[in-house]
Amino acid sequence: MSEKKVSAAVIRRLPRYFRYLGELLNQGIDRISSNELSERMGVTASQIRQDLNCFGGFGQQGFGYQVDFLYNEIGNILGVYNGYTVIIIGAGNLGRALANYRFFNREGYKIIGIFDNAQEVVGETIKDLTVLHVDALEQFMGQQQADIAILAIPRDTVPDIAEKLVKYGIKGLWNYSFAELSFDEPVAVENVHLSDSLMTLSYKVAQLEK
Amino acid sequence: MSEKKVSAAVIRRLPRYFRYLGELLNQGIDRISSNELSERMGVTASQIRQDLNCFGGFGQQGFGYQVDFLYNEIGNILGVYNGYTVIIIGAGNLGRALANYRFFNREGYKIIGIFDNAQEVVGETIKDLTVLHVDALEQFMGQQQADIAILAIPRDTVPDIAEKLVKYGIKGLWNYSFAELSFDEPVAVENVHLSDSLMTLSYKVAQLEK
DNA sequence: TAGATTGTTAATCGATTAACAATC
DNA sequence: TAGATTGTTAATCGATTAACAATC
Repeated sequence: MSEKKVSAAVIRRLPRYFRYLGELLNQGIDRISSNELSERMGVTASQIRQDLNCFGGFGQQGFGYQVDFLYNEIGNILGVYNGYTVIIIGAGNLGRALANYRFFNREGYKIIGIFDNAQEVVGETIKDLTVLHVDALEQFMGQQQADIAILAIPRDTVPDIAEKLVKYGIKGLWNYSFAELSFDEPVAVENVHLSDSLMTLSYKVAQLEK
Repeated sequence: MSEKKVSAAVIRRLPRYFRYLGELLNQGIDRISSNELSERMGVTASQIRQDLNCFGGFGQQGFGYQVDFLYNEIGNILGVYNGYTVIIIGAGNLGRALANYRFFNREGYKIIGIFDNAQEVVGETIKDLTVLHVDALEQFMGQQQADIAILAIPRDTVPDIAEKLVKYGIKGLWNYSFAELSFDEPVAVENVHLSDSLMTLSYKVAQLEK
């Protein structure tokens, strides 16, 4: 295994390549050079070749890259085809929005459960799934293998639930709350701070006005 | 003006400082050294001092930083107190979730309009706001100054609407779609690619299994 | 084969970290 | 004043870009 420890910067660019290649596929383009892709994406061809070669030689000299092949390879690297199962913790507005997020179905992610702690929400049906009480999590996790949990609950409720999920064997946490998470166990965590993104935008807007 | 062109890496860290300082305020801590903050945040004290000094000397030698003062300064830099007005384009699940996102009210952002193109949604009330038809955007923008527009609509509808919004004088676009935006006019754009975040998580999960 | 474009090494650039003089 | 900690310069590290030999 040529595990050279790929930098986070490279990893974060992979989904973008994946998107652009998917787009090319839709357009019926079956072959592309790093140079043409670089023009479309607004990055350097050098960076594209460097990035890809962290994982292997996916191109052919003198020819370029086969779009469908490269698309699939990047999808594999990202684990898009691993059929990861997803549960949503929190059936509020955000949880519902994510439950209906089409990306999950378009790619290989499958939502298999939605949980909430409010009695008036438990029993409701969202996207063919009956909302369960969070207290049912342990039992649920004993019966089904959920790989990823989306944390769409208020900050103060997160640490407790997150710890339980890890205990029950969750592999990844997609955290939409402000809570900072860290565990002794090997768990993948990805934080989505929408407010950070908004404030970054806000900064850019403020800059325009100067 | 000491406009030294602050790097994007620094800008993206500011919201995180802002969050941590807000937390310290809540805890009643009124003074902190770069060293202690670095331990809490898991970054180097050097980086904190370097970052802050891109904007000015906010500390006191031998003493540290006054938490409330620094919090406010960073808020100012980020434009959090500029009272930016926000409109939401798209009253689907995501638009509704964002309409109810408490961060807006907690900080100085004010949602003043929600728009959709579906007749069955227009007229509905979300968060005290009546959903308007997107065709009413021009008139609306003629009467009120909306600073930021949230694009929570399908990709193919984005370019057209975005162009109009820019024409009507929008200053910032918070783009949740896959559409890639670019304009001749000076407009701030911040893209939120939730799917990129999910795939990054997916990659990390896949790594655990090796 | 000649032309094109990759894979990869080397050069550059920028960002992070370390060190320390300034100063509260 | 002495001690502490900043602001800032210098050193290091890593990431990006450029160049080119390998090869399809």
